[in-house]
Amino acid sequence: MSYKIKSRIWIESKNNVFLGEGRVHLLKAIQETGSLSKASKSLNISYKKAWHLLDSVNKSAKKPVTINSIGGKGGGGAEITEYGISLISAFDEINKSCWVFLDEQLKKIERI
Amino acid sequence: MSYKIKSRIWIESKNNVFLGEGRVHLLKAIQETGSLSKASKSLNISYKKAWHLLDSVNKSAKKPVTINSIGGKGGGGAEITEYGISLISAFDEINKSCWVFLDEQLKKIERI
DNA sequence: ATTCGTTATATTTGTAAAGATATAACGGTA
DNA sequence: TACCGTTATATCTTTACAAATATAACGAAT
Repeated sequence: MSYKIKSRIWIESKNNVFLGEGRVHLLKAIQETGSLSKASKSLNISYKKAWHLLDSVNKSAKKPVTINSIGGKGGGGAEITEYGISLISAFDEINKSCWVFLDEQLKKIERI
Repeated sequence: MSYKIKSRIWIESKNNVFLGEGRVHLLKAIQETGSLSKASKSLNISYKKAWHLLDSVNKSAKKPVTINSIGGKGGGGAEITEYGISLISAFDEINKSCWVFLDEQLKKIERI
């Protein structure tokens, strides 16, 4: 039976979590559904939790990651900015390359 | 204000956690104190939690990581094996190299 | 035989995170 | 104006996990 190495990475800004796997999942779901409430349903998390996650992302970000609108056609919605799209793909890249890196490093354990 | 990238790595065996930062901290404390109860006190965690952590390590490991003795001189104690010492240093190496790797990767976010 | 400080384990208690619920505000549309 | 589905927010409830507590078993030393 061989070992598996797992990881969890996140980015902090001023001691607050800015981006992590959960937040990136949420951003992707917003991108697909066009609204925070639909995104929360698709991820099976409460709206409240989703809202807090998104709020923390936008508060830590240097530029807006989503544009949220209240009222109007369809009641409103949330839209990912270009900046947000870039963040998602950069985070995914880092995460995937980290997995590759760690799989290689795991050999240090396996050869003991 | 710049970003910090953080990580948490762990090694699983058969869907159980084998080694992680908490478990490695515990092993180091056992190495220093010679007993599980003293180690748990030095880490400010309950004996119960420490015992479960150590138990999971030894159950997942291919060879014993500690030798635990009940009763006898001083009431007993726990001792790290040579194999355990090797695991600790290998894990630390992987963890540190992961930090270096991720700090470099963070530039992908910062230059957006 | 008694004492000692452990390991080992079960049971109870406390607490912080998650979830559920409720409601206000909003701004297009009809 | 009334309606709609959304964002935004507060408050209450639940629940999972951590912590505290209690106790048995152990074996060397005295």
